Amino acid sequence: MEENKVVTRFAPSPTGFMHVGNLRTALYAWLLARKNNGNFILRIEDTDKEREVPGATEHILKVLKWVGIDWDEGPSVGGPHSPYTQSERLDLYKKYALNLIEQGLAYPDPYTAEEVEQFRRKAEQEKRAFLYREHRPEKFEKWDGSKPLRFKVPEIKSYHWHDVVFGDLSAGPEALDDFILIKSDGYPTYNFCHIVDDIEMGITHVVRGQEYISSIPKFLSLYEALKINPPIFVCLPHIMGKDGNKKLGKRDGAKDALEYKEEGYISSAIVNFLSLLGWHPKSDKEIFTVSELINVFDVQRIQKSGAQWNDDKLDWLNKEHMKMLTREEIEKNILEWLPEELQNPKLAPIIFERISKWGDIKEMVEKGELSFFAKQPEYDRQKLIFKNTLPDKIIENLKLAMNALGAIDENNFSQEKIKDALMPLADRLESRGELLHPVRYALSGLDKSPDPFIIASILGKNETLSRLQKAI
RNA sequence: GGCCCUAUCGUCUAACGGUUAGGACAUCGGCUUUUCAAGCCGGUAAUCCGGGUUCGAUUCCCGGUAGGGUCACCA
Repeated sequence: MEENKVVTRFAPSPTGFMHVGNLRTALYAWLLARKNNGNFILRIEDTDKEREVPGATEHILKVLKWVGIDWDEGPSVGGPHSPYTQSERLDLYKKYALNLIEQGLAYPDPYTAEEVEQFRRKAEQEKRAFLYREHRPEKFEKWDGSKPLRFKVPEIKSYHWHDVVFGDLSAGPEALDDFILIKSDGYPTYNFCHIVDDIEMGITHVVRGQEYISSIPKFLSLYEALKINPPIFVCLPHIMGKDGNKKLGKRDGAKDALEYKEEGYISSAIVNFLSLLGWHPKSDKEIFTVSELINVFDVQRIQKSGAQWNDDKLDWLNKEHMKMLTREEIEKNILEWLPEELQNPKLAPIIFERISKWGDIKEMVEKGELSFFAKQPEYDRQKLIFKNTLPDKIIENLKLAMNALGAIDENNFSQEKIKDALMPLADRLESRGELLHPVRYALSGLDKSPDPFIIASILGKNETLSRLQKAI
């Protein structure tokens, strides 16, 4: 491997579905790697066997594939640091643990879980932060694997370090503690094994959420014990929920990333939106394709404060990405979301104007906003009347419209021709609505609908005349 | 409670000591118009508070306030 090559990773736990917060972390790590022609590694951190959810790993891979985040090393592609699933790397962690024991920097926890819990409660009562090391045994027993193995903090001191996003950070000795390296079930803790793996895999930039900032002194003390230089830290601000100022988590309604797929969002729009949630390019440009994003992405411009999720902006961005599709692609997508009886490509333009994501089509269909294209609508005859126009006048206008439309060649019944036929008639009236409204309503049966010209052109000459006749 | 982080329009953000504090979403108004949608044009709207430093602070420092994170045999 070349010197100085950027290597980042995304290291999710298969403990549930992957939500958009996780996805943004993955995205930033990936953008950082791609921007620098580096490597992006996917690593599955499945050391919590209690909380592991079957199928979660597959789900994570599916989300990443959907948005186009590819990995150079990891599950299903392999790589020089194989395997990429932590439960298959237990020997490695043990090797590191033994090394620490030899140095006198790791020891078995002699207390029962209940005893430790008591220490914790006492600290809480005294309104102090709980520190296990205050109860550290004077003499270390030999570790036989039945007890948790703890790290002995080599030196209780303050730490100062640099974070790419948050700048210079520091924490006092209270942040340091004898954390658990290996649990009594034999699996390592995150605090331990992520560091081992990051070292082994040559990770240069660790990108993760800012909730880890308070743990970094612990990591630093472990790096010191291991005599390894820590990587570059890149902590990301939280994504906040839409209603409160709470960190966006599963409990506060953070959605499964795949739900956005099901709702008909375009993956590049999700990527674009997520990229802007806590990061901003130098220019005022906001609409980016994924490859443009790789070009302009810059970790230095990541925000410090948390950003609130905003569905309106996501929808707007999604629409902008939809507009980048070709006419054929748009038509194809729309037809996919349309039921059998509405499979008509001519509907595409009027639908496209009215949606910001494909899933909106489903809503339009459910609300009956399109059903008049499939069958003659039932409607309230009173509503044919435009404002205070007399009913006789309406009938007369409808007849005029019928005559004008009847004169158009059936094979040439286009929107333009229809407009050319009706507009001169409408212009002669006091208000165009006296003619256009009853025509539109006769064709659609809806208070709100597309204009009568396009409706008529889609319905065709025969159906149009028949509906006008019925109205009369 | 200890420790840590953050603070510009409702929201996402620009500004890296000197700007009429800019852009985007949302909102409001106008144009267009037969209704809706789309489109175009325009408006309202922000530097949390108090001290310093400075000729000059959104910007630097200190204090307050508010919000967030963390204090697991979870990651």
